Amino acid sequence: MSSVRDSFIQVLLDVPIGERFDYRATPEQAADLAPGDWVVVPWAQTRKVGLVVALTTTTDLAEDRVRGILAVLDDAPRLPADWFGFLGFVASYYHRPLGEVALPALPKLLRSPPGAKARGSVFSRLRRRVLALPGAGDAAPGTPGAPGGAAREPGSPTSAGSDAHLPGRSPELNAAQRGALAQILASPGFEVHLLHGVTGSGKTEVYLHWLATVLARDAFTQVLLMVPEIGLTPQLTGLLRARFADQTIAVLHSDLPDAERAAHWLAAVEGRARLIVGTRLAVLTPMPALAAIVVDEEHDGSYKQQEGVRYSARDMAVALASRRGIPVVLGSATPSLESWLAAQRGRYRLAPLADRVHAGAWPVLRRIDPKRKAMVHGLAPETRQAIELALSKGEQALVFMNRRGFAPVLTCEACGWLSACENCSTFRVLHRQAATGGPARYTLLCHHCGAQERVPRACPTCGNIDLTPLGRGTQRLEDGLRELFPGARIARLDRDVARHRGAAREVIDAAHRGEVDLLVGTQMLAKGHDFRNLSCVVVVDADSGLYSGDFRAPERLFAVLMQVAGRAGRAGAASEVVVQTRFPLHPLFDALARYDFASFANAQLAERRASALPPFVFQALLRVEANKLETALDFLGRARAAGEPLCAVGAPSGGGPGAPGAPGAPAPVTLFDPVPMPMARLAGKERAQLLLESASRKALHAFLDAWLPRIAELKGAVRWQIEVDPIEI
DNA sequence: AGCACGCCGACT
DNA sequence: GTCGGCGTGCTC
Repeated sequence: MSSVRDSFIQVLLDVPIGERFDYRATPEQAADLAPGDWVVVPWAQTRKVGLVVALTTTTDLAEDRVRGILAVLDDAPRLPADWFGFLGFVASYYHRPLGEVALPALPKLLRSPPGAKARGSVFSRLRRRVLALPGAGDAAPGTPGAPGGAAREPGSPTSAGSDAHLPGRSPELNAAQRGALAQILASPGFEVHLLHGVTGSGKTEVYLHWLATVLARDAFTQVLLMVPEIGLTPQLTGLLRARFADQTIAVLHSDLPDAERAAHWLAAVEGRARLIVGTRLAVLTPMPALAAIVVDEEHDGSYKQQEGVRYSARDMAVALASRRGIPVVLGSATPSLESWLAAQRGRYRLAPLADRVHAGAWPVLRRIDPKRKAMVHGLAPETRQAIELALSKGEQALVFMNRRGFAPVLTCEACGWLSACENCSTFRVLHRQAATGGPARYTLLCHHCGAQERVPRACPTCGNIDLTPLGRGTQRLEDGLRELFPGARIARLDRDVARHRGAAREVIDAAHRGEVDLLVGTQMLAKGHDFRNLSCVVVVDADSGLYSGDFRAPERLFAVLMQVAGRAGRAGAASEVVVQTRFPLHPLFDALARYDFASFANAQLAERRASALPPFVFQALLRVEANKLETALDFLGRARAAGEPLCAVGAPSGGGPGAPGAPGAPAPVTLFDPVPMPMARLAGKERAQLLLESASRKALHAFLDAWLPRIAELKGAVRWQIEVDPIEI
């Protein structure tokens, strides 16, 4: 095909087609190039940054279709072969082209082709940057950041936001913590430790001691600390800054300004940063001297990427540790059932931390079955009394509701009109705009596609002027609380509040200073803040997690209830958690009342096993998006037909979840019927999906390997993608 | 995924 | 008579 003297390079690009793309290199270019180098290449009408994975002297392409590279980014770090090895695993596990995994793992700033003026100097400028750590005193989460130059010396002493544990030298460990640490330190190589301990049991201390020990071994070793979100836990960065004052710390998360993120990333890649702390994307960063990984709150849903390559950063952290032959610690008060089962089977090692270190007893759990007519503003009489009691003692209360906005839907009682979203199969939520001065303004907002409209003056179908908000969100709840407790200082925290820069921190800090009596809000309030004077936590509506169509809903409910309960009683005084539920006898609450995760988890696992659900089976989802639902379903139908002959031993596809494979057949794969997605219409597109299942992970992946190329051959005006290990179905 | 090319409705 | 809708096809 080509003569011997030609030089070609194989390049990874961020495109959803093909694996590698061949380009021509001049002999001079080729002499200096090696796998791991960065190049700029022409792509159709445009230019892209690509990564070199191989140099060859031949190409399968017709010579006249091979184009030359435009530039070599010779100042860029040459990415190591074992990083490509790991990303190759990620790509094959999620059945995506390597380039589609590798390029999004680079910071955006470095992924876009450099303009003519900036050529070559980008990397050296980034290398000179001082790495700033977000933390107490800095701008709020999501803020485009302190001005680039105002970087703070790593390790400079600044007071952390919370006074709960003053950063500084490490406190002594108790017996349980020492036992856990000893277990982790005894790992000679790869091993997964599941550090199970309730809020306040001192997991963080175990992590920090371990990471400090590993870092002390030599001057090169790197360690990775993964957290669900950095924005809301400035205490953590403050603590790290104080504890690892003599180490360079890289912080990696998507809210950082582009240049800052690139500078931190580069420090991690080049080994200058020893401690890397980051969100899920950190696991895809090349870290040449990595020796230890911690995944904090390993059950947290934000470790799952929900667009592009839908990877689980927790699972990939385990895979990375395995490839590197290093230990990994997964920590949680409420581990995922996947991890819990692995620990029970001995694949992971459990390291239990039994007691709360700082605080006294757990809050007492009360279950209130709300009788409709006694409810005022969504609160039962007992609930109102509980709040009143806390306030009268000068203590704080927290009211938790998982629905933001004023009311979930607006309706016309005359004709039954509902505020449906025109792009999505859902309702637009009535929101009150933050009133600055004038009268409150209301809008209808779709929580799925973001579309927003003014509230119609009259019903669009019948002209009735009287439109009624139906149900209750945090804004309306806040109104109700102000009416019920006129003397209390009330603050709300949810995504709408947090959107304004600094606002979330302000609420949290005010609560810490004791300037708030009553906090209202969503999940956001559950994460990591210790309010020392908090003695009453109210969960307004727990029922959506009990009997939802999603088999993982109880698992999530238990985790969030455990977490909110952990907010109360940390000062050691008597406290209570009030849960309003129409199912007070549900066994989930029995386990919760004892704060007994193990018995909850074991009961859940028994149910999952009985109904053949994960983690006892492995799943994948084929998702299709089209302009018409019919088109999407038709495509799935043809995909399924193409897959049926590939299933092991004529496993009868279709049927319900119980549909068994042929008896004795080796690990068949079951293909279910194509169905519209729960949110069938989203942002103007119709979506449908097809579930695949197998008791064998290996069989599932082998099937996908054979099946996906056939799907690619199918015609149809659709967009499709496969998702491995989906968490929402 | 972008992005261009290519045939059919409502506007200056 | 044009602007522009998105179906279809291509990118080393």
